[in-house]
Amino acid sequence: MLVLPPGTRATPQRAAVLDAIDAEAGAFTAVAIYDRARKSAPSIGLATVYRTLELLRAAGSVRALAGADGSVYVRCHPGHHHHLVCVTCGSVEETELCGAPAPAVLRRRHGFRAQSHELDVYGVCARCA
Amino acid sequence: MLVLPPGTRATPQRAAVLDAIDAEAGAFTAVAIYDRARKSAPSIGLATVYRTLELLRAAGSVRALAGADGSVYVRCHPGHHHHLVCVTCGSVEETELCGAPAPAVLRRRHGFRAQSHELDVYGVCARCA
DNA sequence: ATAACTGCAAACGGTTTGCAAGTCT
DNA sequence: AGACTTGCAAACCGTTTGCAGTTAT
Repeated sequence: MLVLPPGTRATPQRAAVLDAIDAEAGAFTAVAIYDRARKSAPSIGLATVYRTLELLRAAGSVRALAGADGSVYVRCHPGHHHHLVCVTCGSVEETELCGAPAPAVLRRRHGFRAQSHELDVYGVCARCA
Repeated sequence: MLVLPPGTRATPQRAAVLDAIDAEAGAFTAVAIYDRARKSAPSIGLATVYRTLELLRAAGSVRALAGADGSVYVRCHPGHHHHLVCVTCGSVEETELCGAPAPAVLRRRHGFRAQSHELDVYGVCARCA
């Protein structure tokens, strides 16, 4: 169950967006959320969907999928994780598996002070295989 | 030195784009290449820059940076590697270090058949630190 | 000769913004 | 009451495309 960040107001439109995201299986687009949210909030505008997505993104509940053209979003559960993107059905799974280069190694080898990283794996999910 | 993929024609405009990319330190935008290329090919159009970038991208010589909004490109040298993106100066370094989850583990743990992955590390480069 | 390539300008898709009206607290 | 939120429409930005003319091979 997705919730709004603290300090923001509860409105029917935002509730509709949260419900729509909850109803999505894996990756989704802003327009898909818009279409779904319109069923419970018929007058909602696309701009409100984007504004709510930005709210959730800032709170870490949602992320724009790296590698895509920026138009695909995924729900993010708390904690460090990466995404397994199915190239067949488009579903997205989270995995806690992560083997990104250790900061210490990057530091020694490249003098680079790592702060964060993004990792997405593309392949075929269990259901599609 | 960047080269055109085989089967494509050599034109002054494309040469200008290749030179412009060679002259870039790290990450760059299409417009940055456009501006630089115009010095040697003043009549070049932005569309030609995009068409040449697409040519190079298909050949694996260039990649759109994951995580960015799709408007930032980096040169890619052959072979498997990832990018170290400096959040201070925007420079991009390649590293052969890679610890993405092993396909066998993903298969066992998630039933997911991994094909490829993208990994970008964000932090502060040696020069900026 | 002819297929590939170019510049231009218009179209595109996703996203953001200004604003006046409406609504949560 | 007052700040926050909304819908609308227009603006925006990076990118792509159709087309008529040009050029590399």
